[in-house]
Amino acid sequence: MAERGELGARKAAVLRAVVEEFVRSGEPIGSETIAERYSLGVSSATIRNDLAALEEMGYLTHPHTSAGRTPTDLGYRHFVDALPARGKLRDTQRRAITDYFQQAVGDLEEVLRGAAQLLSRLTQYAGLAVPPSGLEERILRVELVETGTKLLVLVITHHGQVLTRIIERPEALRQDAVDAVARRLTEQVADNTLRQAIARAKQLSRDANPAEGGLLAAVSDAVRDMDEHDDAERVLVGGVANLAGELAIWRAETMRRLFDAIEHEADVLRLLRTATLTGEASVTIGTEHPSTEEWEASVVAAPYRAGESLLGTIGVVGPTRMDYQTTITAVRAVAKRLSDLAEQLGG
Amino acid sequence: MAERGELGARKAAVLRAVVEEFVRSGEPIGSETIAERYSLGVSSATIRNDLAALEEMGYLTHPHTSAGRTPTDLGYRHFVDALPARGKLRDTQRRAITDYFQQAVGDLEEVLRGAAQLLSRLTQYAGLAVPPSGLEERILRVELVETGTKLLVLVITHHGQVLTRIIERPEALRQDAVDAVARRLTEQVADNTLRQAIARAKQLSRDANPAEGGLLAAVSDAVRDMDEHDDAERVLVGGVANLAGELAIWRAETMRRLFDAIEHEADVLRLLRTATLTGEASVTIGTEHPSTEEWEASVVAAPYRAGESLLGTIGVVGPTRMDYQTTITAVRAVAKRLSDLAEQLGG
DNA sequence: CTTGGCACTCGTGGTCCCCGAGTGCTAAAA
DNA sequence: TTTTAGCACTCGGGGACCACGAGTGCCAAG
Repeated sequence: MAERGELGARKAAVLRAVVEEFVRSGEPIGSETIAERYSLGVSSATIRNDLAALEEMGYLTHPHTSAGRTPTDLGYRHFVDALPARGKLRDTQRRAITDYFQQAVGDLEEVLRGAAQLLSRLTQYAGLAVPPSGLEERILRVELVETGTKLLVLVITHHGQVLTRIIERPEALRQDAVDAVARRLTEQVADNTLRQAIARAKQLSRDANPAEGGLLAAVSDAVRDMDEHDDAERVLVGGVANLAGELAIWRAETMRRLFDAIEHEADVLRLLRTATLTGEASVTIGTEHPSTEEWEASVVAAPYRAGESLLGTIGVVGPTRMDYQTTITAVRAVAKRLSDLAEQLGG
Repeated sequence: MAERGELGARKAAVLRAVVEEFVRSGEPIGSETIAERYSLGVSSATIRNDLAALEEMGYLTHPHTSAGRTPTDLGYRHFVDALPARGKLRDTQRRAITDYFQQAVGDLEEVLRGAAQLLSRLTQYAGLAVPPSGLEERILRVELVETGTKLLVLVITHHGQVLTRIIERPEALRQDAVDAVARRLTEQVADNTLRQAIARAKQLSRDANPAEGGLLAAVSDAVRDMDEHDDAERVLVGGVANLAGELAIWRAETMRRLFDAIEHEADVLRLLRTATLTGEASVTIGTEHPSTEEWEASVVAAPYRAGESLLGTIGVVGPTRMDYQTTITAVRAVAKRLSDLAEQLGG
């Protein structure tokens, strides 16, 4: 029995043992150790056979002949897939989450930043958060604020995001004229998405008188700019210090790459997106994805949403040798609370 | 001659040589090397004497007997103080700065974040930026925006900062009533600092009718909250990846501490503050400050300002073994451009 | 004060070797 | 067919040893 795919109960138990022990100790695990600590009712010799079989199947490796086994990415994968669907948080963790969301204030971005830090504290890895793509957010209001020789364009969305751009102030217009434009604009684009608003503003600028038309065109440009430097293109990070500790063991170059990726965001984004797409919590392990391969890391991510619409993603980056059970549960829990909050705002 | 403080021309030249070579190579420098590469017109033996003297005076150390010299923090200090006041940027750097500020858009915080990244690119270390303390910023406008079951409080300052809080929406008030409150509030607190605004809002809430009074009290609380979680308590960071590369050589624990400090901000803030206080560019080297001592790093910082008032600080963290000349010049240049920008906004 | 000469120091890197963890295999037992 | 005990074998890690050479400190002469 147990040829492809299905492993048979004991082999599965052995694999789980290797992963658990290795995650705890960081050192290759030998047959002896498993026999002692896990009551599998068989001798170390039997376990040795299983280990050899598991290695054959690609779930484990050997650093060198006379060392114990370590899980491969495939091994982790099997382990993760076999994890019970709903883990339970430790009390302290549960309380930390509740506390945070009870006293969370500030706009969505601030809350997300805090959530990233919360996750890093809960898991001891680095926390990530992707703000909703302003693009698909519905606009609540547009404001034009004069300051010095410039004009501040504020676009406020239903979920409490505030997008800002600075444009030159057209001298031709007096204060009240600018206010009038802002009001008109709000009426026109309220409840549109950013994408729609751009077109709408363009349209308006053609119909208006020259002076106001110029302003409207400028605002429309500013809004398009918000699109391009979309906030969703930014990943909020918390707890990098935790990684630094973990990473100390890793290679310097690996670390550089990882930090680079986190900062330049594009790679990380692509990863977190998968969670947003599926709508479920997702785990990416080491070589499973070209960019995690580069830095030998795993990413656990889950989307948060308001009602039906997926808003963004939060998650955690850590070493492949990660406590997946706890991490997944924590990420799920935080995503849940975020969703609740977003729901309240979006109403 | 040259007993205390003043070193005499050649000793100073030797010290400079050691610092320069060590910064370049990272390896202890011997008398031979200096004699070869710097035309001091004396033999290596003479330089050996100078080195011994400089060590005696505390400017240099010895990793071990048969190794070359490395600068002490005091040595770096002397070197930095002796640096020409105005260095010149390389063309590529100058252009990078000009380019960045030409296409800089978004609110001040976004610009600062970009500036931190710019600095990290220019120097290859990590860039830091402290946003202006909202506390002393003058308020331009207050907005109340309804979203779902909550109310968004926006405070917009003259320099384009947007502070946000979320409060419960009092059911008693209809849309136009909320707008009215916002308008009244703006009239009352415009041009006040945040600090003054808190008191003012409290005052208003006592005089108003019950329903509006409740709202005003809530807003006042929200504003006080902005004070406490003051944005100035946040340090924006860019280019940590660069440090990771540099730091690879350092100890793991050092690194953890450094990242921790950067994230928890308080320490870094205290450092950057000194620059804000003096109004001039400042350099803090290794053990000169309790927190840099911990992580064996140096910080170069300079304030940016609008007219007379100091707004905030930008700077760079790097290893003590840092290219001070270039770094200082770059930080100064960026601070200058930031000041220009802030001036335009603040007008 | 500078210089060449020279003995001395000491960390680095290479080689050798032992130790032990952990394996894989084989042959007997279940 | 699967499990088990026994055992030879492998190989990395760590200690001991050593030779090399960079760089010093000092001295005596210029």
